[in-house]
Amino acid sequence: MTDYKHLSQRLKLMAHPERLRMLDVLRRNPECVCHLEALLGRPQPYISQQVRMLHRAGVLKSEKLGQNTFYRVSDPEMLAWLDLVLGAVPVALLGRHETATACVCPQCQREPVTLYA
Amino acid sequence: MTDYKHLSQRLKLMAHPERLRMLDVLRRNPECVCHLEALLGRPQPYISQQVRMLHRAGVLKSEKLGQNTFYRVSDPEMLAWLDLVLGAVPVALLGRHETATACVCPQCQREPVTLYA
DNA sequence: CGTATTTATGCAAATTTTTGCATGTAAGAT
DNA sequence: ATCTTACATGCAAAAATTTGCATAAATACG
Repeated sequence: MTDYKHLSQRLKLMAHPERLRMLDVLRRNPECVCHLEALLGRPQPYISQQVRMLHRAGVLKSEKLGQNTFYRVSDPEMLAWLDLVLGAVPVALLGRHETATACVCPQCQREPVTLYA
Repeated sequence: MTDYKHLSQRLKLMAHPERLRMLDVLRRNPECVCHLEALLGRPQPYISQQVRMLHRAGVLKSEKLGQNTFYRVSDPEMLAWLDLVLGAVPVALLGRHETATACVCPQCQREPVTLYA
């Protein structure tokens, strides 16, 4: 018995242009909210809300580093869906569990941080 | 450059419990509207509307047989997505391009029809 | 032709989602 | 302790989607 309602709820998380873009970023590297703010060009509360939806649904996991909270896609099912829909991430670019990208947002101009070393 | 807006629009078609259920039926066998009405337990105009959305988006193709219109999932991308999300259809059950199921709805009590022979 | 059967369409009400923004909070820096 | 910095939360307005239903259109059939 397939649970269509449950599946559709999870699919809806992905079926949103900004969240899809966010997931595409977060499946590559863990990023903090201010990065996402800069990368997606949206105000911080907006980013936090979308992140929260995904986090509460178990799609994202968070890791606090200094004053920043880094999020990444942790759900294997969602990762598989993203691979099919967006194309698999080239191994060379797969920074998951490795390092966060350098800080590109105007707020925090500092060095790249190593995560999950 | 990934077209997130376009992808999310297509994903939304699937991210709806009734449409997902409908797609799960129509990826196996072509079915007419009155079958779907019986299988999903929803009024005919409701079914027709959802079918129309999917048809206009190029996800379904239609084939008229007698007084019935049979719909099936024709879009390869959508079929691949459905395989991942719902699990692949066992080869034994893969009636696509083969035959329609016997008529199970109260309205039309008649024989199974061969399609795409 | 007239009638029945099957499917399509139009439209408004109801519901859900999205978005913007004001404000709250926690933790580190000075 | 106070002040930033980074992020979270609450809530209501706006927008999009869903749903129900009345009715229309199309086609087969007698």
